[in-house]
Amino acid sequence: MNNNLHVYNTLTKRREHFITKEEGHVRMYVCGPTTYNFIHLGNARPIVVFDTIRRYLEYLGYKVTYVQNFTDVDDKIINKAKEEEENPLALADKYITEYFTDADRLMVKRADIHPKVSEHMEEIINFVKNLEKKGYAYEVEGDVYFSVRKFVDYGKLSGRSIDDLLSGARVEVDQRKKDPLDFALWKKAKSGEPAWDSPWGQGRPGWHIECSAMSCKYLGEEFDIHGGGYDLVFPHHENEIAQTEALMDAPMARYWLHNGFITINQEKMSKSLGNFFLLREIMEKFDPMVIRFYLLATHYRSPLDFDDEKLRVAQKGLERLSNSYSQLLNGLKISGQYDNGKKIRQAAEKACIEFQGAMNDDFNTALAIAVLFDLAREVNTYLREPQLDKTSLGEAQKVFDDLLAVLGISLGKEVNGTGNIDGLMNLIIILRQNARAAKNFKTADSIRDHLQEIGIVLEDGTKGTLWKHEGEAADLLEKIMEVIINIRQIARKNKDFKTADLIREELKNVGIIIEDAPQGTSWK
RNA sequence: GGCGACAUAGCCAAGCGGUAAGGCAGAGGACUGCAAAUCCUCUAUUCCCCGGUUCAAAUCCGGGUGUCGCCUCCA
Repeated sequence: MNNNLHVYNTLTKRREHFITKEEGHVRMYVCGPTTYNFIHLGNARPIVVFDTIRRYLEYLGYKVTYVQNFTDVDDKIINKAKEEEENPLALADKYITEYFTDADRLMVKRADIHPKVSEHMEEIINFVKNLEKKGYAYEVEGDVYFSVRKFVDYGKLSGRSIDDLLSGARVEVDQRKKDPLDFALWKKAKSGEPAWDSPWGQGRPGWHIECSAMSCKYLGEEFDIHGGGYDLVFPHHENEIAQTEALMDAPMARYWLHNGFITINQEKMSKSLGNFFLLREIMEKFDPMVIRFYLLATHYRSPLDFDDEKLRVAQKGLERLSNSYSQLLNGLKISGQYDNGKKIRQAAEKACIEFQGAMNDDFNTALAIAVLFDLAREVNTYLREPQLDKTSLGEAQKVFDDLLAVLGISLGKEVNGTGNIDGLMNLIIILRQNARAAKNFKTADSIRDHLQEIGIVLEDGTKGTLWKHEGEAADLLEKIMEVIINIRQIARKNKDFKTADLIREELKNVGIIIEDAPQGTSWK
């Protein structure tokens, strides 16, 4: 495939031309979470980043095989399960479900395969067995270790030598190991812990082996992209490389991509520091799209500092795009055939080219978003024209849609259903009550008639006015809004600004903003 | 102690040898019954500091300073 994509490879510490092993097909593996809690914002970054990378590769026309694992057998899970007196695997499963709830809201596409450790014991055991057979692993009393010194390239990813690592060792060394840096491939079971049968007795896998075994199973040797957070470079990915390449005598992956950290006051957000924010806590205050936008507004390898203010800024930025887009859709409705659209068509084409240029440069989403802002300005400018060309505007919309889809950002109006409808109906009823009080029965009846047309029946009783709805509820909110805007239009025409402003104020209270423009009134 | 990354306007943030994107905030103007949205203009002679290479450096090299990360579980 002919592309101009360059990616930064942690392995070579350089930006390299991206060439897949197999023409037109990207095989990628991303380290997923250990599921013993809801995910936090730090977990969300790689999820969103690599989802975006995947989307861009697909946009370029690649077939992408995307594998993201779940670590569901692990010390932390076992401990948490003990605390909560639950079965460890059930607990892990529960948080896998919760993971999808969060990831879905962030518009993260499902991986093609989401392998779990617990379902790949056979592969893992075979992997370890073969390493043992090749002399890279040894057993000590039911534990199996990888012999680091046997793998000559050890340290090539994290850029350090075994001796560097030894001098910096901060952990107590298990004396049974041949070398302090040797790491566990298989751990002997302690009583009460989940365990599986193996040639070395009851036990469970070490941390790193799962990714080697599962990536090997689903992607084979030398797959194209291996991704994860920067903190996985050492020891996790270093050890994966050692295990995999020792066994296969082939490179594990061609490109190693690592995202930078989320920080709080410039300090890494992490579970061990306790300064983390659960994604769903943040989603209570901010729309998931705002969070995604915020995550993508900085290049993925840079650190990203988090606080509410930064999300508010992201929200403002996203609103700018959102305003532009919904006004584009409005403009499309009243557009026709005119020949004044050249400039907007050029802008759309330029945006497309520049967007690709940005993404081709190691997935520079920050720049790509700037391109979107430029397009939005061009669109906004064009929208002020008295006549709008449907074809040109349509092209702009297509570009908007395509590029936003790559970033995984949706700008659709979010409708909350019944809550809003109740509020709106209350408003209409008050307005109508006012009209009736002023003996303006013509207006009052007109409101009732209009509501009748959309299937809403008003009943005036001694305790006030009740309403009920019959028939199709699909576009109810839109239809009600039409009626309200209509009422307000009439009020404005009659210079009854008090009523018009009251309507605007009340709508604001239920979260709807009215905008008067020369081409008519719109809402969001 | 070992290894590594980063330092750009009030804030966030692109930039990868050719003369400082974009967003937010702010100022002024246009539009408007008001408001919002939108449009136009302005806001870094300069990119932490000091040297060097080059016709040309925010970008490359050397030395400082500061911040952060990894070396233990972590995305």
